[in-house]
Amino acid sequence: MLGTPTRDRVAERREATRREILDAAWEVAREKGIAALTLKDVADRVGMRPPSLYSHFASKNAIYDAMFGQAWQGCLDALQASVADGLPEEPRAALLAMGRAYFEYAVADQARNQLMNARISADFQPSPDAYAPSLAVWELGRTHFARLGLTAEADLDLYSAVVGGLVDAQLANDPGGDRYARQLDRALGMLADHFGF
Amino acid sequence: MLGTPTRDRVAERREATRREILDAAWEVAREKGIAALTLKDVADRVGMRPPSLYSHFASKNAIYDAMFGQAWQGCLDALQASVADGLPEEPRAALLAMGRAYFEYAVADQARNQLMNARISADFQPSPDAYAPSLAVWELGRTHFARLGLTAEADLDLYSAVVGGLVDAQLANDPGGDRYARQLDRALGMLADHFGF
DNA sequence: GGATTCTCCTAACCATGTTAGGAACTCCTA
DNA sequence: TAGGAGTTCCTAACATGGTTAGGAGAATCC
Repeated sequence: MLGTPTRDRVAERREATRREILDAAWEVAREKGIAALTLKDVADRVGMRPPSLYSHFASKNAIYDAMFGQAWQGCLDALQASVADGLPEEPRAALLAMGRAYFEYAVADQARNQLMNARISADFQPSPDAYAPSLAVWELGRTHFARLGLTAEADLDLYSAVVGGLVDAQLANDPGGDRYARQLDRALGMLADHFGF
Repeated sequence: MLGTPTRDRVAERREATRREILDAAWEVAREKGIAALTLKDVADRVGMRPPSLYSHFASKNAIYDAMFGQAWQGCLDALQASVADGLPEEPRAALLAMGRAYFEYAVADQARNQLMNARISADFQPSPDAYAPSLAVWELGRTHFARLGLTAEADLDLYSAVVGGLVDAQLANDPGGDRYARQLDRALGMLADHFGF
């Protein structure tokens, strides 16, 4: 009558612990910088000893990997939300909206952006799984560009490099400020002009 | 009759050894990445044991610091050379020349660029001495912009962020290739248009 | 020639990522 | 409900890498 249980308690607990570890890792990363993240700090925060983390992640890089995936998934979600919100019909406004959405997400969390875009350590390479949402973000950009009539890869390359440059400059030279954020609309307008919008 | 010696052999030897260590450090950095640089690798290359390096540098970060200074000094030299070469009278050409000179220098050596622009490790902060040539590069840019009639800080901010963005994109996504280098002239032209040249 | 300084060495320490092996707990099943 | 399998945590230990302590030998100077 009762049949097989519908819940897998072990898997649920395992998943919850994984999430707890990742949350702790994000906290540490935000406090001390992504590169200064240490297994001891993470373990302390979840009430474990460092080796115990290995029951849940194969290595420190596996933690980075999961964080990398979360970061880009969050970016994808943010961009899709801003698109769903109501993407402007006008090409120029659409270009501005896309750029602003990415910039805001990227600038909101320095540790996250470093993980997403900088090479944290020589030996960390994101896995295909973790890399997938990053590719999806690129695809989203490509799709939107195509909708604006921009089909050359070069156009998206230029656009992404400009926006990325402003993000990096903002985080590196004026974290928490708006020195480069103030140039964002100008840069996007410049690009829109250049694309003929 | 002979008077005091005109050479300080100790200082000369010391200086030569310092240079030897830095050269070795650059080799290692280029081979394994700046972040993977290890005192053992450097020591091996100069025929020493790691602790002996401490007779010449106060710490690993002091080595990074000296390298940081060299990298920016080299950049300053490269830019000044390209200026001395013959800076175009025409504003548009001048803007292009500056951007190209910086881009070329930055893209030529990934390890060097990471050291110059990325935060290598949480605890490394360049000393004022090592930072000086970096400021000088910025000053050079400011001077040239002023000569073109661009006196607002915002203009240089925008320009540097765009060029820096292309450098980072090139090194991160297509090292050794020219995918983003191909967008450089376009970006610079766009900026020139925007500035009204 | 002897005192001083410089340059390198070995030994050791500490932090951090990681592995080995085992104890305790959870959960399933006979 | 007792046993057994799997899970999750622990302690101990190891390797690597930056760093410090202390000393030996060579270079230099008086």
